[in-house]
Amino acid sequence: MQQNSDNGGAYPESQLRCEACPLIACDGLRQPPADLRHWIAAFRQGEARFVRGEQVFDQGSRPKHLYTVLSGVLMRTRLLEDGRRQVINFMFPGDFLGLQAALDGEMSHAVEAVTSVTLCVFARDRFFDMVASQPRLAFDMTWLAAHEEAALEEHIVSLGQRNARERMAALAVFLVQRAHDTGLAPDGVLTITVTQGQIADMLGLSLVHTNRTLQALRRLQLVDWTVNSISIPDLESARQFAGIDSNSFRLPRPYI
Amino acid sequence: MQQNSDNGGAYPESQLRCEACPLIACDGLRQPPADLRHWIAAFRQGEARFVRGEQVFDQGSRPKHLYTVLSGVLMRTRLLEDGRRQVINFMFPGDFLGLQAALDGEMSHAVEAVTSVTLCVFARDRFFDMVASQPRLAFDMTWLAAHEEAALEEHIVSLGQRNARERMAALAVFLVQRAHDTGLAPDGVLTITVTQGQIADMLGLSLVHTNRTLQALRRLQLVDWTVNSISIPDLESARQFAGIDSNSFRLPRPYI
DNA sequence: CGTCTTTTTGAACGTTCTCAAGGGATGTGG
DNA sequence: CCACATCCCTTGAGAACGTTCAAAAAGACG
Repeated sequence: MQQNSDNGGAYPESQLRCEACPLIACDGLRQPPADLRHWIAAFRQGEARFVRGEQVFDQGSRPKHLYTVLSGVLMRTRLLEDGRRQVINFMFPGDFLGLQAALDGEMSHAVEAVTSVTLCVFARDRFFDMVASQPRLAFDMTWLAAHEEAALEEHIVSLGQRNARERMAALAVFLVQRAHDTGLAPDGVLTITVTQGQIADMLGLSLVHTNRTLQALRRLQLVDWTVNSISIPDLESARQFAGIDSNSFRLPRPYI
Repeated sequence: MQQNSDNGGAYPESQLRCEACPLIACDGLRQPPADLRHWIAAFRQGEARFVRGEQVFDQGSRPKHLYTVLSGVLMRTRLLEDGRRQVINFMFPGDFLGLQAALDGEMSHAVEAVTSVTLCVFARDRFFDMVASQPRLAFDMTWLAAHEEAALEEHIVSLGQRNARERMAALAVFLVQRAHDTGLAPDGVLTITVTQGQIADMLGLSLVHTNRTLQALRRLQLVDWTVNSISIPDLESARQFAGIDSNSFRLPRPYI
C-alpha cells in the first residue's frame, strides 16, 4: 500500500553469519550442506526488514537486490492499468523473491509484505555467478521455480473450476498447510492479518461476495477466517469440500 | 483423449544429430553455443511423435522421459476427481516438458498433444547430471521455469479479473503472439485446431457461454476464432480490449 | 472525539450456468 | 449408398451465482 523502497529496509552491517540463519529451525525445509552454506554466505549482503503493507518490489521496477524470506509472509500482486489487481500467490519463509527479475531485469509483478518480514539480501548482478558456481544451488533454484509453478497451477484450477466457497476453502487450506510446513500454525490455526479486500483480490471475487462467502464457510464450520487468523477445525473435510487431491505428497523444500 | 503412452511414440535409433535440430530455424529462440549443443546431444535419446489427442504424460504417472518440443503445440491440463478439468497452459516449440516431474517423480498434471508433435527425448534419471554438468544449462532451465511461471501469472490475472470476452481475447493474443515468436502464424493468423470445449476448459467457462463469447468477439471484429484457425485483424486493439500491458518486452527464449 | 479503513447488510441487476434440443460434419458397418 | 453413431457447434430459456450500488455499523488510530 505504501511507497516503494528497493532500498527501504536498512542493511545493518551486521554480517550475521548464515550459521545463525533462522531457517535452520524450520522443520519443513531441507538444510543445505555445510559447504553450500558457506558459498551462500559469501554472496549474502545482509538483512532487510519491511513492515506490513510496505512494497518490497514495485511492478515494473528494476531491482538491485534479490531476497530469501527469513521470516514473515508476503504477497505477489499484479496490477492492471485500470486499477484492478490480482494477488498471484503468497510467499513464506524459505521462498526466493525476484527470480524472474533476476533474469529479465524488470519486475512483472509487485511484492508486498503481509506481515512484518525479514529478508536475506543478495545482489542481483551476482546472480549468474551464484548459480554458475554451484550446481546444487542452480538445482535448488530450479526446484523452487518449478514448485512455485505447481502452486500457481493449483491456483489456476481454483479460479477456473471452483465456485466461491470451494475457492476460499482451497485458499485457506493452502495457507494453513504452507504455514504449518514452515513452522507457523502448529495447531491448524494460522495467526495472520489478511483483509477481506486482499482475499477478494486473491480469489477474483467482489468484496461483498467475499464477505458473504466467508460467513457461509464459518456457518458450515469448514473455515473460520477472521481479521487476524485462519482456523480450520477439520483439515480433511475442508480439503474434501474444496476438492483438493490429498495424495499430493510434499517434499521438503530447499532454500538458498 | 486417448490412452496413455509414456513410451507410445517410437524412438527411432536415428541419432539425428542436434546439428539438424529444427529449432535452429526458429528466430524467436536463442541458440545455444556449439559446446553446449554437444553436451545436450550427449544426453539426447532420440525423437518421439504424438498425434493430436494423444497424452504425452498422464496425471499422476512417473515418467521415465523428459522432452523438449521440436514442433507442434501441446496442452498441460489438470483433472479434478469429479471430472472437471482445467487447461493450465499451452506449450510451443522450444518448451521443456516434465521439469516438475523430473524433480518430484510424479506428474501433477497431464500433457496432451493439440497438434501432431515431435519431441526430443531425454532420460529422467540423467536430469541431475545434465544440469550439474553445465551451469549454462541449469541457468536456461531456470529461465524457462521462471518464464513459464510468468505466463501462468498472466493466466491467473485473466481468470481472476477479466470477464469472458476479455479472457478470450487475452488468450487469443497470447496464442497468436507465442506462435508468431516460434515461427508459426507469420501473418497474425494461427492455423490450429482447438475445440470450443478446450477453450472452455482453458478459460473456466461453460461450453455454451464459450460459444456465445466466441461469436461476440467475431461480431466485434476483434478475434475470429474458428475450428481450425485463430485470426486477429488488429493485434493492438485486441490487446487493448483485453487489457494487456503491451510494454512487456519479450526476450529470446533459450532451449535445451 | 473525529477520521479513516474495514466489515456488514439489503436490494436490484447482470453475467454466466444449466438444462434441453436440434443441426452439421465425419466415420463405420451393413 | 444408406443407416447409425459420435462428436462438435449452435440456439433458447430459466435459474443460479456473483456484482454493483448504497448505506450503516464496527474497529483502528491519533
